This record gives sequence, C-alpha cells and structure tokens, in this order.
Amino acid sequence: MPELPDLLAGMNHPQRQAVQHPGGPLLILAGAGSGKTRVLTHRIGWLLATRRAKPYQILAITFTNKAAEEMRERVAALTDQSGRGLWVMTFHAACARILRRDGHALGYSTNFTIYDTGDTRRIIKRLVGKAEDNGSEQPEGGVRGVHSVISAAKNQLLTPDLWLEAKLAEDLDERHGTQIRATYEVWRGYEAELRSANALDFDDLLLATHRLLAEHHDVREHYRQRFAHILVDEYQDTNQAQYQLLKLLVGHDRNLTAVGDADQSVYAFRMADIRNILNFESDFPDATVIKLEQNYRSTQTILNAANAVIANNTQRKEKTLWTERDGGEPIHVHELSSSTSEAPLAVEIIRAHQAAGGALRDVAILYRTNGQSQPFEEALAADGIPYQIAGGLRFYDRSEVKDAIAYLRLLSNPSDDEALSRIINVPRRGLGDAALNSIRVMAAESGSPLLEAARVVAGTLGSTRGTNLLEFVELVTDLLAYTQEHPGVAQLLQRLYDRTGLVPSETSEAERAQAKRENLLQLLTVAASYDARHPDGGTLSSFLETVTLAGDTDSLEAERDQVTLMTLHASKGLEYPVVILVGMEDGLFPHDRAMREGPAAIEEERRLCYVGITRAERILHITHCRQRMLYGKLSSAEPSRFLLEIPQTVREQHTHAVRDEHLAQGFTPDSLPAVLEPPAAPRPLPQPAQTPPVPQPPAVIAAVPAVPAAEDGYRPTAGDRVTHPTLGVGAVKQADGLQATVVFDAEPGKPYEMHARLARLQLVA
DNA sequence: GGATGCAAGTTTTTT
DNA sequence: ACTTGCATCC
Repeated sequence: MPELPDLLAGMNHPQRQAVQHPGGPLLILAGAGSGKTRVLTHRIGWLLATRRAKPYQILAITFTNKAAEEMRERVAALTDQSGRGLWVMTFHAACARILRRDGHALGYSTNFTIYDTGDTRRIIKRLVGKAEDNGSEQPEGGVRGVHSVISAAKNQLLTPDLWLEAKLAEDLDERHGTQIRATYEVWRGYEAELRSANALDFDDLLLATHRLLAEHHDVREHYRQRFAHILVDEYQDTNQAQYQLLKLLVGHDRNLTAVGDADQSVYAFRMADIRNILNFESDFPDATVIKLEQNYRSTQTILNAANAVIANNTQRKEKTLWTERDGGEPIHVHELSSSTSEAPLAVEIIRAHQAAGGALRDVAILYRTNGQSQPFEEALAADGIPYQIAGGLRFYDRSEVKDAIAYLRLLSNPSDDEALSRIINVPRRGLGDAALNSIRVMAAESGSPLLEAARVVAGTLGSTRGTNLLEFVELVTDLLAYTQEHPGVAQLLQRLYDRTGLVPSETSEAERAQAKRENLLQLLTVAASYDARHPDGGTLSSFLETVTLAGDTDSLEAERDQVTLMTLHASKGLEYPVVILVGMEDGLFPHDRAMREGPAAIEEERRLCYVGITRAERILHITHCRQRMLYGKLSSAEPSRFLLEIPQTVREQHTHAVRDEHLAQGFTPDSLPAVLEPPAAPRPLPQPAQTPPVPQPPAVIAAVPAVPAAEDGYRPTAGDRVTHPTLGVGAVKQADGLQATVVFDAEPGKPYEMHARLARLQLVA
C-alpha cells in the first residue's frame, strides 16, 4: 500500500482536494485533458490507503469496458494488487452481477440471458408483423422506431402502463392515440416474450436493478452497506435510469463522487441527460464542487480555440481551460474548393509530419459521420500509409460468431427462444419459417419454451422434416448433458463445433469460409482464455455476459505505428499530437439534422466540436470544402459556423485552389509538387514544401478490422504465458523463431512442439 | 429457399 | 452513389 505522498505527488491543488475529499457528495468538473482518470484512480487509492474503505466497499462505474479495464489496471498499479473485491465496471455489468445474485426476488433465475439489440429487434419485428396479420393497428416508424420509443421509455423508468397513461394524458388526436396503443401492445408482447425466455434486454438491466432496490428493502440495504463509496466517471453521460439507480444505491453517508464535463456531453441521442450533471448541486445540496481547469494535454493556442467555441453555448457552467505551456503552433485551417482533394491533403500533411520525424501513431483523422471515412482510407492505402479505423463490425457481431454464441445461450438457458430461433436452421436442416411457426404455435398453446415445443412437434411431423427436427432436439439434449458434466467453456464449444458442423472444413477455399473458420477458432481462443482466468470454474452464463456486454473500441491499437481514423464521437477520451479535423462545413458539422432539430441539438454538435479540438496535443488541422459530393451529387457548402467561432488570432488560413485544378485535370496527388499553398497569414507550416520525397514504407495495407489474433505476428519467447485454442494456457519453455516448445497447464508432463502462428498461440496479457 | 429487381433512406452508438 | 430491406418469382 503506497504512502500518501505518492498518491498526491505532482498534483495541482484542486486535484489534491478531489483526491482527499473526506466524504459526502463530490462533483468533479473535469475539463478535457485535466487528468480526471488520474484523480479518480488516486482517489480510490487514497480511500484504500487511509483505510476509509475496504476494496469491496468501492464501486467505480464507467461507461465502456475499455475505460473500466484501464481504470482497473491503474488502480491495481497504485494499490499493489490489493484491490480484490473492488468493483470497477460499467453500469450494465454491475447491474448484471447484482441481478445474478439477487434477481430471483424479481423472478429471474441466475442463468438469465441478456438479449442484445438484434434479439430485441427480431422480436419486435415479429410482433409488428403479427399485428399486421391480425388486421389490428400497427405502430409506425418501423422496427427501429418502435424499439427506440420503448428503449427511451425504459430509460425513463417507465413501464408500458405508466407510459401509456402519460402518453394518453397528452391529449392527442385520434390517429396518434391509435399509434400509441399499437406501440403499447407490441411493447406488452415484447415484455411477455422476455419474461418467458428468462431474458433481459440492455435497458432492463438498469430497470430491473432499480426495481429490485426500490421494492426490496433488504437487498437495497445490503448494497448500500456494501458500497460505502461510489464513483461515477463520465457523469454527464448518465441517463435517467442510471441517475435514479444511483440515488437508490448511494447510502446514508451519500459518498458519491461524480466526475464529468458537461461540455463533453454528446450522447443525448441515446438518452444521456445533461441535467444530471448540471443539477448535481441541487440534487445534493451539501455537495462539494471542484473544478479541474488546468489542462495537461494541449497547447494554449488549441485551448483558446476550444474555449472560444464552447463559450457560444448557453446551457453550460463557466469553465476555462488553461495550461502552463504557453503558445503553440497556430491552428491550420485549410479551405478546399472540392472534397475530392480533402483526402490527398490529409496525406500530404501526414507525409510532411513524417518528414519532420513524426510517427504515424501521432496522427488522427476525425470526421462527423462514418460515411466520410472512405476517401481517406483509399488515399492512405494508395499511398502505403498504414491506418486503423475505429468502429465497424464488432467481432461478436459477425454472424457465425453470433450463431455459435446462440448455441451456447440455448445451453445456458434452454428457455432462450431467440437463441433457438436463430440456430434451429444453422447449419441448414430444412427447418425454415414453416417449421418454426408450428413450433411457436405449439409453444403458445402449452406455454412452454420453444425447445420443449420442438420436442413435441418433432413427434407429430412426418418424413424428413420430423427426422431433422428430432435430430436437432437430440443434438441440443446431448449438448445440454455435456454441459452439466464438463465445466470448461472451450471444451463445450469444441464439442459444439464437432457435433454441429458449424465450422467450414479446411478444404473450403472460399474466402468467406476461411474467414468463418478463423472467427470461430478465435472464439475458441476467447473461451479458452476465459476458462484460464476462471480456474475454479466460471459459469457459462457469466462467459456469455462478458461476450454480450463486450465493447468494440477495445480494438484500437496504440502501439502499432499507424494513422487512426474515427468519428468525433469515438474520439472522446483519446488524445493525439496531431489531429486533422475534416469536413468542417455547415450541413455536415453541424449536421443538417441537428440544424433542423434546433438550438439544443446545435449546442450538442458544438460540444462535439469542442471534444474534437481538445483531442489535439500540439497541432490541429481543420479542413472545409466549398463543394462536396453528398448522396451522389455535388453540393456547395459554407464553412462551419463553429469554424467561424475560432478566433482569427489563433488561426492560419490556407487556400488550396491551385491543387484542386491540378486534380480536376486528372493529376494524381503524387504528381503534384508537394507544396501546400503559401499561407495567407505570414507564418509557415511545420515542414511544408521542400522536404525530399519520403521513402515509402513497406506497402502495409491497412489492417482490415480483422480477427484480433491471427495476424498479430506473436513471436514466442521463453517464459511467455500463452493460450492455445484447445489446449488452454501454457508456458513457453523454449523458442526458436516461431517454433516453440510449450508446456500446457492441463498436461504438465507433455511438452508440445508447435509453430506459434499455425497453432494460433497467443500471448496472455 | 434463393436469386432478382425496386424503392427508400443515408448522424452520432454503448451496453 | 450506395447500401439495404422488401416483394416477387422460380
């Protein structure tokens, strides 16, 4: 346990105040780059070091798994691994854990399934379709619309009845009233399906936990006493349900530490309620408020720009970022006549940065919408500049992975009807909609899960179909029995692969089949390392929970030397020495939709702009184009209003008319003299013109967000701990290039000679 | 059950 | 421009 001075070393006054706050509600208004994670982790360290709390008395909430992981590591480093029992996790993960333990009070058994958005939509779609068949009124807005209405209502802690009541009180016209009732009916049907499947959706995790604590005094008191200290990161992103949940969870001492920045609230569209942070002081009248305004990330020039932009928002608390590091390079504003030269310009900037000795990992390209990424990807790839792109299809969202997981879900919770409907015909068994429908009818009649109904229906169906269904039911039965007898998830998954033929054979050369194979084998690796982390037997449902609640941003790599591309939203919490903020045009940013929605939406866009600017440590380039290809046609664009809010004094203007003409005549970017147009203002660019051609790096084509493991090029070294897809975890005894001798924990007496890549060995973190 | 043609829509996204 | 969901046909 470190001594106090360690925890406070190098901290400024308000940071120390925050770390050492003795107790009671504390609000830390932490500006961008003001060291809030440090304050939060050191505060946890301080609570432990001063024996104000035992590890198990602390609950630290984050919004993403990635943030949770980072915080856990940092706390562990501070506290000498003595953090056992400390909960550092997302709201949803914490709720899931509470419900696994105490959800029986609400009628959930411990093996409940968490339905993801896809499961939810499929159910809603079916229910809407059913309404159509019945000739009863159907809700409008499509499946997505209905889901978002339901989700929004759940986030307000409304039940279908409360929601209906509230809606009808609004005295609507007849048409609208019918719509509300139709949505209500679908919602009721959806809830019934969740119930009978022993399932909860993402929103339910919060909702049910709230209800559990509200209705069960003993459970509430248990957790209140247990979590004597609660810390919440990114408090500006909490929604109504999370806020109410916190209020129930915070004990009588009200030791709640909320950290956030209202100026970085950019998730209203998913029901985050900025009022939670703005009203903290009235919610907790004796709250201590500490502002962290000293920034340790950016130059004063960049902060001036950010401060100036955000000052235009009316709904905010006054806060001004400053730094001890004065000055800095001016913000480069590039005006282009057409969006076709935006990506080439970015490449030029990156090349200049490289020529000045900079690394690619220093650079991020930020844009408002995902659709903008394509030209940048193409230009970077064409120039042989490696890059990574945040977002895209998550590993766990790939269909074959979802199929395998659906099998596991069914084995974990045989009532999981969505899982069954997903895999009953995967691989093909000739059991299509017709077969599934007769099973549904049977299930509805007998009030039993689909799996039970399928057993019955199999007997009644004649011929091939009946046989196939019977085989399917027997397959599941066999696997269920296997699940009872064998604890490891990896073993079970292997058995599943063997029995179902889910994995395409190695002889299949089709690219798609190969990718499928790799993803499924990767899942096996994930399962093996889960087993390794839970030597005394984790449960299948907790494995599935990890998988369902797993994030995606985790996939960004910081080490590899590559440029990073992402949306402004995805960039929150990250920082880069050089940021290129592209597409700064009215209509794109602020987005057209926001402009139509009104002032509040514009303010959110402005906060997003603030987030973008404050990602930059040293150099910020901003581009805007007079003409842009949009929805297939060329449209003209004005510079973003936010751009105009950046003071002239910190800007340096560059216009790129000439290069555009070259491009228009069919020149490639390479054929251009590598010259940025002379700036309108006198100051020169970092390393502009006459840098010699940069030697091309090997043509690494940017990593497609691939299977996390395969191409990482892990090189074994004696002493490494590694995992193998089927053999589990072991130790590398000796290594020669990629050839390694590995002794696995499961078979200590039997060293394996294997090729690291072919055997898919992975380093255990 | 899979291939084909057509209309609609196209911000941000975690869990 | 481009994807994506849907209906229609074999």
